[in-house]
Amino acid sequence: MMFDDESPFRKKVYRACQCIPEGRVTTYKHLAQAIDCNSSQAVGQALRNNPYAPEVPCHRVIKTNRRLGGFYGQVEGEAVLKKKNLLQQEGVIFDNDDRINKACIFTF
DNA sequence: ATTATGACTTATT
DNA sequence: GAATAAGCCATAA
Repeated sequence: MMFDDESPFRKKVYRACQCIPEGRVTTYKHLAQAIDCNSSQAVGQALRNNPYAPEVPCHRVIKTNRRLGGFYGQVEGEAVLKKKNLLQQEGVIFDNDDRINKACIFTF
């Protein structure tokens, strides 16, 4: 995937995103740090309308508090359930408090 | 150039 | 725990 029409920032976000292995997740913050950006919010902004799903596995990016975060522009509802299902299919473990297990978190 | 808007995070109350 | 405010920074208008 070339991402040629995208801004340099978005290229970095998408490339970093593709480094997350199946069955693991990372956080908006870690991803931001990996691309030398100081705004996890800007990363969320770039993934908000990710044109390359699921080629770019943006469902593997979650919040720092180990909760899910958004999907397809939604912060709650069907889209978020789908995100959870995708992750569970890949083997990501959810704890009893509905947070993602620490062992599943991938760090760059 | 300026303003507004977030799939965020941290600190505070 | 919930709600608020402030900081962050790329985009779109």
